[in-house]
Amino acid sequence: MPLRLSRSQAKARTRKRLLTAAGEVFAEQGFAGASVDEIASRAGHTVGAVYSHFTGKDDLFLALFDEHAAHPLDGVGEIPSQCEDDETAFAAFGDYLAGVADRHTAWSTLEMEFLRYALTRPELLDRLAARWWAPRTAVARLVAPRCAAHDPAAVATAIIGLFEGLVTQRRVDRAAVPSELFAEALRWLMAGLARTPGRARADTP
Amino acid sequence: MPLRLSRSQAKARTRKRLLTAAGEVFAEQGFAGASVDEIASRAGHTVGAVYSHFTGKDDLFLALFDEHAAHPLDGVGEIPSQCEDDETAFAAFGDYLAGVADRHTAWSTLEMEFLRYALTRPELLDRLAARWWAPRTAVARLVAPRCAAHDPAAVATAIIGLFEGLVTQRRVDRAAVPSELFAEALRWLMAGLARTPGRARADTP
DNA sequence: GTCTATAGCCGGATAGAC
DNA sequence: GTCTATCCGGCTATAGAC
Repeated sequence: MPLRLSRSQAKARTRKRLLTAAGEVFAEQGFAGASVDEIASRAGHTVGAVYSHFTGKDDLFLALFDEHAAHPLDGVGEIPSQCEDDETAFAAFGDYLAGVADRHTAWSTLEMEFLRYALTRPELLDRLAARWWAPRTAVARLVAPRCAAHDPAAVATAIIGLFEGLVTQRRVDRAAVPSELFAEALRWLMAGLARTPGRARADTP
Repeated sequence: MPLRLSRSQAKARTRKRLLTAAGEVFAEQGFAGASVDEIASRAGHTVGAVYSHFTGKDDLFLALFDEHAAHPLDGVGEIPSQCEDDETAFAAFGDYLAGVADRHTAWSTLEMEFLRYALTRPELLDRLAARWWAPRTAVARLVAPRCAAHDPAAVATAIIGLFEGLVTQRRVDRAAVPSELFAEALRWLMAGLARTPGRARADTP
């Protein structure tokens, strides 16, 4: 491979740097609070570079929206392959949540900003909803064997909600949400599934 | 009581209207996106009124922070008094969460904005953390009898996290989070408490 | 494709009339 | 105490050099 980058490689690299910087600044300052100039300079460029890659601030934000990294819980399906036993698998899952929690902070902040932006643009809400299906599906697949009569998708939604809700509280008060609580709360939820009657189904005799 | 308002009453009324309008606009647009002019006109006034009551935009935001309405879950302690049985009490709690969920949207959005604002001002984070203790305590008191060996405060944290996380997901995708899920997930969590060993305590033989 | 310089606008804050 | 008019700084976006 060449030591010097080709034109298209250099261009792609600049674009990537701009998007990365944009993700940081939008997460820290919000869409309205972020300035194109700060994004550019944090990427090691000037505004001109931004406007050569994107038509404006909105376009940059939308591009970031589209290319935003996947949810940390998307890859959760690979956990149980490492251990056969269900109990240890869920313990591993709980530890995984606790480990991801703090790193997850930036992701969730930016996603909150996407949410605000999308709230006044219904067609974007749909795209956000579509993106949020991936982690739900991954978690649902993981927990399906232990969902008893319950809908795995509903259980996954609850787990993700619990996770995100704990992450938010932890940002405000680390002491109130010790990292062990992620695994502990998950255990409570999973243990309760077996003890609880499933939904009544119309097609069940 | 007089038909005409006294000077101080009129002043207080103006202040209240400004704060209410500020709450709406800050929630919709974020701190940076909100304009003082829009806040004033939505309150039926002009910028002059704002600067006679507050020293600036920041001061207005901080005043709103201090006087922000209590968390909907603060008053949750009054629920069980209406029914003796534990099961029906928690069913009532679940229904309460579902009922509050959609109305809660504006509250949680504004609180998210407080969070962002506070993230770069550590002393504010403490005040936010202090405010979030009230609902935790109220919920902890309610669920304490059913927490088995677990810390009621931790259980309350999990319940509130679950609630907030579901509310957020519901804003993006109502179909993914049907209102029954609030009560259902709560039931899973509570049922799991009894089935799960409590924390090892150093002072327990 | 990227930089520099600048146009043009918007919004926070102030001054003075009432 | 509130309104109107205005100043001023910062920001988006564009034009033109390289």
